Amino acid sequence: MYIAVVPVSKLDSFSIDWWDPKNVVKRRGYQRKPDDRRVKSIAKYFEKKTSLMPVAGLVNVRESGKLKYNNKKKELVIPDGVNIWVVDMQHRLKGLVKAREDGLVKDDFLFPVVITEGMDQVREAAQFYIINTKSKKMDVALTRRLLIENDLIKDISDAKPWEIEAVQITIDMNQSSALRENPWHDAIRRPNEEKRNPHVATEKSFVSSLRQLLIAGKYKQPHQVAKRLANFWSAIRENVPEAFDDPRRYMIQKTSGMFAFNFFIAPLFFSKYEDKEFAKRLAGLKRLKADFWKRSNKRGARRFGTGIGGYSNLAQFVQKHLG
DNA sequence: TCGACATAAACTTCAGGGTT
DNA sequence: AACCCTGAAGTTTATGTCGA
Repeated sequence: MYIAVVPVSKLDSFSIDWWDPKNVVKRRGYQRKPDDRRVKSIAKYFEKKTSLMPVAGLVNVRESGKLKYNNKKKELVIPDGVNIWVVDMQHRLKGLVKAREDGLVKDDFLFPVVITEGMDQVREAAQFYIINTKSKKMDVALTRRLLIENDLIKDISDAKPWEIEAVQITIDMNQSSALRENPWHDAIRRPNEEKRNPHVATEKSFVSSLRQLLIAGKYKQPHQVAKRLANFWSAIRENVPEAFDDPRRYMIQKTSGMFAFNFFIAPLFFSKYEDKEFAKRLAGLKRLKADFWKRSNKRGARRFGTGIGGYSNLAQFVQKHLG
């Protein structure tokens, strides 16, 4: 097994063992046809001059004994006519080749590869299978947060604009000393943070519960929104204080309540009412009583189930009671 | 192509029973 | 009683599907 860097200009000649459904007679490949959109987006990634592609691809030379290492030149020589099969990196490879065609990277741009020798097609396919089933998406919430805090968010290609604000609002709710009286203060577990007793929600879910509120792009100042949201939740607590005393036993600070209020009710309240009206407008919660929110009460908030549909129904039910 | 919703998978909490 | 184990039930997150 070798590890090497290959200049883009040489990548063209690598072979990919495609699956061709029309040609069942010929020996069948195991790779899907590349997804053009992915190829394009990888090529586009190189529009930024600082872009790197540091994760090695995997290729295999099926014949044994063809590879020669030239110690003097420090080069691995693969003779003409020997196929280099791409096992895992076809999209990155195609993307990089396209980037070169588009003039985004120079010919000597280096791409790291791991080269194995002597695996036959089936073992190669098995390797492909392992790579693509065993790997799991990692949770990148921590990284995202670090970048947002340092204003590097523009570097993240897939971050939605509202998420940036949502994270800032969540941080305020959780940590700002000015908002320390709101029910979520110190109750949100930050990414990678050790779980502590006061934690009743994660940053991840709190952030996504703010989507509806922020998606229209109406509210531009995260600190302002955080302040209103803190007032909103304090007003909720004024009306059903028991449900907040022991948050683990009630649904109001669990995903159900969090989504019902943040996702569905807050957007309405924010556009219709002033902060100081919140408590009055939420007075209907008194009628529902804390018991409605008890986890152990199957007839209460629980009956609406989970998932965004359930939370929506719960929110509608609550709103009816608000009158 | 996107959001809404459903479902699956992953993870957490709880309850009951046995053991020390 | 305190502890531990285990399976079940409940909660949250990830993924898939469908229709607008």
